[in-house]
Amino acid sequence: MLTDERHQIIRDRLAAEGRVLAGELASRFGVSEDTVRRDLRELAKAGQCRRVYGGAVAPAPFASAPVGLRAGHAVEEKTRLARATVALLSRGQTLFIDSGSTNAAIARAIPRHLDLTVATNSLEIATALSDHALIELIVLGGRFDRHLGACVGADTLAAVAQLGADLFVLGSCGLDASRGVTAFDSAEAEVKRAMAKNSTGIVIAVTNDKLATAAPFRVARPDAIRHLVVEKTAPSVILADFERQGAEIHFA
Amino acid sequence: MLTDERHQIIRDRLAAEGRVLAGELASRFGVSEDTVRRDLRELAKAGQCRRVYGGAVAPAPFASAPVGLRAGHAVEEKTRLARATVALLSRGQTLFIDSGSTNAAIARAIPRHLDLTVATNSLEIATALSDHALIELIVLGGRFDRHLGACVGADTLAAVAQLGADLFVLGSCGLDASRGVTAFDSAEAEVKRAMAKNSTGIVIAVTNDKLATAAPFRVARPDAIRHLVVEKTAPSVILADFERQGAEIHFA
DNA sequence: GCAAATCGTGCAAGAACGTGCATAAAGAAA
DNA sequence: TTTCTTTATGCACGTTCTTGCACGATTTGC
Repeated sequence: MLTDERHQIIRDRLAAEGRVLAGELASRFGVSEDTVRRDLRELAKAGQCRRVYGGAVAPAPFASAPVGLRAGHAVEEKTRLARATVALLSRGQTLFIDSGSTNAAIARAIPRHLDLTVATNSLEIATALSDHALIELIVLGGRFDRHLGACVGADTLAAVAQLGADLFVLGSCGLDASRGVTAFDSAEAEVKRAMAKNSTGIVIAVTNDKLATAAPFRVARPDAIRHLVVEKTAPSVILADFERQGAEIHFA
Repeated sequence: MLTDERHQIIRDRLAAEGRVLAGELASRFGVSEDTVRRDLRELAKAGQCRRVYGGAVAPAPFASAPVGLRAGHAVEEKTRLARATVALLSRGQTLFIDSGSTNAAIARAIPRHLDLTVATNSLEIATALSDHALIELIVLGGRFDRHLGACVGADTLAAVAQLGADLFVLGSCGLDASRGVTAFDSAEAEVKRAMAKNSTGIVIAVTNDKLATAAPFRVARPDAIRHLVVEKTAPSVILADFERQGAEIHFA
């Protein structure tokens, strides 16, 4: 096994699971733990992981400095949500992923070895997935909205209309058990509605501050949510409302 | 066994498996490991693989290194060409910009105070322009080709067909006074042709190594070029041919 | 505070590497 | 054809890189 292959596998596992164990990697690779430690040290030096006792964890926040607008906020929570969301995906699926910092974290958490078809209108997400050799990437073009960091408008809607997906990873602005999913921007909401319409299921990952809030523009009814990924600290009384309406709750 | 045959087989295996081992190739080809190492060194020099201890791996697509691989080549020249090209632009214009490292340099050279409408199928260029508040940015979506770092295919062609531009900043693979502009990839050439068709003028910026070379797929006739931006050291005999066919020559 | 696990460092063996040189084959020039 | 040049290849040599082991230091859990 080439040194480079080990590094690649370690990077993938870090992205997928957020942490690796030195001993586990050693037996998996069939090399001594010393060699694994050397690998981890090198990756850490390159900023691709953070060394901890017993193994390594994914680099603190995303040092690669993505574009993200609200990205600076609640980075760790979003990373946890992202990992839990990626665990819901299975190979061969087709996904819509729209814009938003939580969705960008999800895209970055998608491991390199997962083969998916992903259609997104977000530049940041498209760039994050552009080097995943197994992912068939569809860019949903149109007028670029620099506030959203994604494309919206008639051209984008037309592109969405031509596709169908198994899952729609919906970046939510507001989430309320009675009003459902809502967005702050009209054009943004249009695109989300189109994606929802052409998807079999909807998965939403939200931080606590989005729960039980609502924005002006309606995107989807609460009973359209199939998977809801939330923090462990999410108020169970709110979650119960969604569960009653058919959502499956997943804790990050 | 011919050297070229070995190179081809190595390329194929890199594409299929992502990596090759020097020893394995040596026994497979029935040559010494020295010869294989020489092969790998040559391929690495041509950017077709990355040399690692024990063998070689497929070249990193385009994201792991910040701004692409070919970008590393002739950076200063491309920056000079980019500045000279941007000087040809005027406010209010609508531009097509397709993919390529020279075009990426041009996009980065566009000043923040210039208000333009830009339509591009390149992720890198779209990202570079995403924070220019005065630029109306249109992303030309479709199937993402990670080799080009841009979208191609039917959806992209349809998006281009809906637009018209004053200028098309054409990223050229080969440029010859008799054969005109040519590209290495069929799908890439299709998109370029569509952009050329829907533009009033074409501007091309090329480094010297592209001059008087040709690739398989025809993109535009030589007399379709309105502005040709070249290095000061470009052979004047070649430039004269283009000038005769109506191109305006600009020196970077 | 103690024991066990984990860590970093130095070291040595072996593998892989690059370079220089000689040989052989292929092609160009005489 | 003959001779010269170019190119490809293999071998020898010294160098560099990787890896596993030994040893002492550090961290962790109890």
